[in-house]
Amino acid sequence: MAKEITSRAEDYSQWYLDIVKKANLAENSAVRGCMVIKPYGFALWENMRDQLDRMFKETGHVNAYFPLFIPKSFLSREAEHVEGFAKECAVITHHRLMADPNGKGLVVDPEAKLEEELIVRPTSETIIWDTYRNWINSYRDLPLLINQWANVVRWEMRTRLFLRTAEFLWQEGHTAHATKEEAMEETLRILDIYTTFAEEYMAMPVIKGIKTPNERFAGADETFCIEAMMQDGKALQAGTSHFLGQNFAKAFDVTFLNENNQQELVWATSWGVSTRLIGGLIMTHSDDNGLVLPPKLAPTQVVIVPVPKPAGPIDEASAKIMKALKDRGITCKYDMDMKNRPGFKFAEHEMHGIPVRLAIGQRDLDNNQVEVARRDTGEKTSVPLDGVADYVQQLLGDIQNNLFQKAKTFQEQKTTRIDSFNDFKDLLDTESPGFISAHWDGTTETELEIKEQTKATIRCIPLDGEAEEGTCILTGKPSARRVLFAKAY
RNA sequence: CGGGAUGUAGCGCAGCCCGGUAGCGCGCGUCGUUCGGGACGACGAGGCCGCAGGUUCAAAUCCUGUCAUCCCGACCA
Repeated sequence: MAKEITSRAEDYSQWYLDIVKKANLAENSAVRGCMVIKPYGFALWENMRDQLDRMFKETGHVNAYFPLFIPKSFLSREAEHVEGFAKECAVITHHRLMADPNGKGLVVDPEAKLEEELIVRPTSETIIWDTYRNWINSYRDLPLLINQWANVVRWEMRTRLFLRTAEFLWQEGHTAHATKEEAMEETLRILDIYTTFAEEYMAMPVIKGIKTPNERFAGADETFCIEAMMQDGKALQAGTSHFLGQNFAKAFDVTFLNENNQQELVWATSWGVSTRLIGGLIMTHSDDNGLVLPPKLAPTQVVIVPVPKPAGPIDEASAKIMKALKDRGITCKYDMDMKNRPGFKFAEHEMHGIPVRLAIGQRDLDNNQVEVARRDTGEKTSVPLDGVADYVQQLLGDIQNNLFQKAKTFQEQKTTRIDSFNDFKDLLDTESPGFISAHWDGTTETELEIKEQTKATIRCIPLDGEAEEGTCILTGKPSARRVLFAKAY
């Protein structure tokens, strides 16, 4: 068998790149740091997007669209925010090109310099809050619950397909509330939506937590996150939900008149998940044979491979199965390809992570059955033709659960409680350190010192962590609870 | 922005030292034999050798410049 994918043991990051490429998810483009999301990868993103979109709408949010370009001056309105993003902005300085007077090609027309430069949005808080000022007058205008699906640009130095690209797709929610309590509730409601989505759809277990001040979103009072553990023992921030306090309301002068006819500043949240989730999905479930997709998000849930190739009786039997599957809301593809042999197709569909494969040949027809193979475990069984749709429906559910359970067990195994800094360093020196649950004295100074020495960062202060007296792993100072450290993507 | 490397067919590479017909594997096309775990044979298509100068009768090959990409170090969902 031709090995087309580098094994994880051999080279994990090459394995990741092989999966992205061989599963037809995305490729690098002519533009440095920017990727082309291919139809199969985009179909996956669409499924993720549709589920999230539904969940946002069920909780009262509506979609809108704000401009790609943001006046440079907007960014500087909120002090923390500028500092966070200024270093990675694409800037538009001119609006016209002209023929190069010295030769061939085009040059920027120096006459066409913009009065005020525009930046390509790295996130949209500023333009949105500038707009909200006009939309919000009274407490009756609140809460304002808006989401947008958009692309954003952050000029990253080192990029990796899906995990970190200069341009990426995401959703960003921006809400305005009358009270601090409401805004905080919203922040946590969204964190729960993200958690539900990650665990029930992506089958990717996550830890809900609060970011330390050092890791907080630029401009937020508090950042909540979900953190996932990848197969190589590194953590991935999978989603963030920010309680913005009144910072943007102050910066953009967004006030409302309350029931007592008094002016008050609005309370805000913002939250987002991006195409980075696809990277997380890959690194949670996939194996050395290729992509593994959870049934709830797979663009194609079932593929039928005719053996040896499409032909009358096999086509007929397959058509019946497909009909029965479609009646149950299961997406199914019949492999009509005449060129490749069954063995090749098996490998190919495994590479693409299709959860269930059915194979039908004359041998099966003679026995009135069909071969069913599941992607997650590789197991194959023969099932009577009659009951195959019901069997597959149940199997898809089993696969979804199995993927989650397997990932959950892995995450638990990869979480270590540590109480001495030597053990801490030793574990971080290993190939696959995972999450380390340890005490921290709560200071940024200590956090940075630990990062300096070990490259590990505090991923979050887990929300469900119990209070526990202890002493800081580095300084020995008192600590009230454990936090999660890890090396991160 | 510092250090290292590479640009030759769609992809992966050889050829460069020692200048002289543009080569291999994969992929692609046609035909045939195959087909229950990545098939094989025959024939075929496909290249301003990154770009610009220079040396030479002659440059993928030598020299100069330039551009681009990749890898390693400081930021980040």
